[in-house]
Amino acid sequence: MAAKQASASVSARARVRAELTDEIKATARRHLAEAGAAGLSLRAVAREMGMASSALYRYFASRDELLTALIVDAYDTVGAAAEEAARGKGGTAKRFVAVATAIRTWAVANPHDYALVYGSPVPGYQAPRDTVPPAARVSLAALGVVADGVADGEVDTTASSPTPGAVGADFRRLRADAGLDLPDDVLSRTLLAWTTVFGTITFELFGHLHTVVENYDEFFDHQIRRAAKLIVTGNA
Amino acid sequence: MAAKQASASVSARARVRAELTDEIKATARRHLAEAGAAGLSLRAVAREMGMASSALYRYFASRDELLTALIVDAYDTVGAAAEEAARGKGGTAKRFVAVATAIRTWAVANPHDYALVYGSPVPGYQAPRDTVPPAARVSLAALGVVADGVADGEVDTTASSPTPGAVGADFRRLRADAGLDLPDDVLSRTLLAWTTVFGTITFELFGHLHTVVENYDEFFDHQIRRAAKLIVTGNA
DNA sequence: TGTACATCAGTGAACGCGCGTTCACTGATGTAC
DNA sequence: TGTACATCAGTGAACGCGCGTTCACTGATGTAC
Repeated sequence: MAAKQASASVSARARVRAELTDEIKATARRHLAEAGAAGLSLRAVAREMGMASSALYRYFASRDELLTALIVDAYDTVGAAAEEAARGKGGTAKRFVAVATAIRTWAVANPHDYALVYGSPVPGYQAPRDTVPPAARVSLAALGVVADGVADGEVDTTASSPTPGAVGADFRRLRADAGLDLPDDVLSRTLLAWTTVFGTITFELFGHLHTVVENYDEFFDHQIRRAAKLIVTGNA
Repeated sequence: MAAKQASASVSARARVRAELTDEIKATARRHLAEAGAAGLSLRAVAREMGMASSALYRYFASRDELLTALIVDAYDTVGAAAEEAARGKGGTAKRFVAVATAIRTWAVANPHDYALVYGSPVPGYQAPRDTVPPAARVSLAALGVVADGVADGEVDTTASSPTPGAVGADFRRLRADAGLDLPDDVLSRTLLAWTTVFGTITFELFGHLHTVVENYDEFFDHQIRRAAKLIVTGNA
């Protein structure tokens, strides 16, 4: 019983700690929206939470560590959304479009998280290794969809243009790292589509389509459908 | 003679003023690299130039005005590079690749200028109207190349997929604004390629290809050639 | 050409503000016997 | 079960620093007659 009580109180304290940690991150995320990553201020977060700024150091060893936590959370959130979309039914193109749409939906709903991870690097901040696996999730979800299409024989694997040697070497390493069997030409097409996904979202969120596009949903959908078709058939 | 002397001295003073203005901008650009746009500090710039911080107010009315000048310069520099590349000889694909390569060359040489204009928006900064025309130059250079290819009959104008109504409306407005006759399908393909250009450069400069690509020059060239082919023929 | 005046560039002090991080501390909560 | 002790969360003052912007001022340069 003593042990049970003890562990119950430990987890009570741990639960409060976890809750406060989440609240700090939530508050910090809100501040990100107003001041950007460079302007994220521990003191401002503490002020809003009604506690001394020094108290935050019980939760995060430094400003950069808080920033890292926000980055990891952002990658994990969009990664989970992409993975779930990838699990959907349908052919390669449909599933790729679903992944891309899930990314954009997240980005539009959380533009500051998107800017945090896919925008300009934060000056003076060096991302630690912990951010690498969460960052990879979203890409692996998309590559997995295409790899399924290749395994099914749905994706055209005939090469329309030869892959230069240096690029081929990079692609070989990527195949090995991801553990996926994607021919050079398919990989090249996938990366073409992939950079279109992020290029289009970035253009939309960072204001480069202000004078051009009005209906962003339809525009994105149209463009990404073509990109997906390009992956599968080699033409858009 | 009096008039001549007067105007000579006016321009002497004006010349010094222009030189100092340039030096302030150059110093600020260097600071951008270390602190980012959000961290750009008038006091730091003044300190490095060995003058009182208040003196900068003779040249720029505020920090934001200095930032605007840097943004306009960045857009004008990359815009001029793109325009020059567009003037080169060759077919549509070759000229499009030249434009894209000119943009990347500028971006790699000036990553902080690239981040300033194509990265995350600066929090609290609202770009004034003056930035719009310089910003448009680079896109118009690329669209011009494609429009030439359409006029020549080199670019395939058959539509492979119907353009949804809302997207068609956006495209009509874009055609009118740019004064270029580009069919919907060609415009869609061009924007696909265009977002790939910036998506690929952004991925490279912001570190999203760290674990993937080693030879960035060849990778970019290969991908952009395919994107250019896509514009011209409809398949990559 | 010489002189009185106006314009302009640059100074330095000041206002009011914000920041990250450290440290000795208090008081509450949890642990071990 | 009760008590002595250890751990932990949170405080508030302090260090040393930086920022944008304003303002009254000095002295040099340019203008007009």
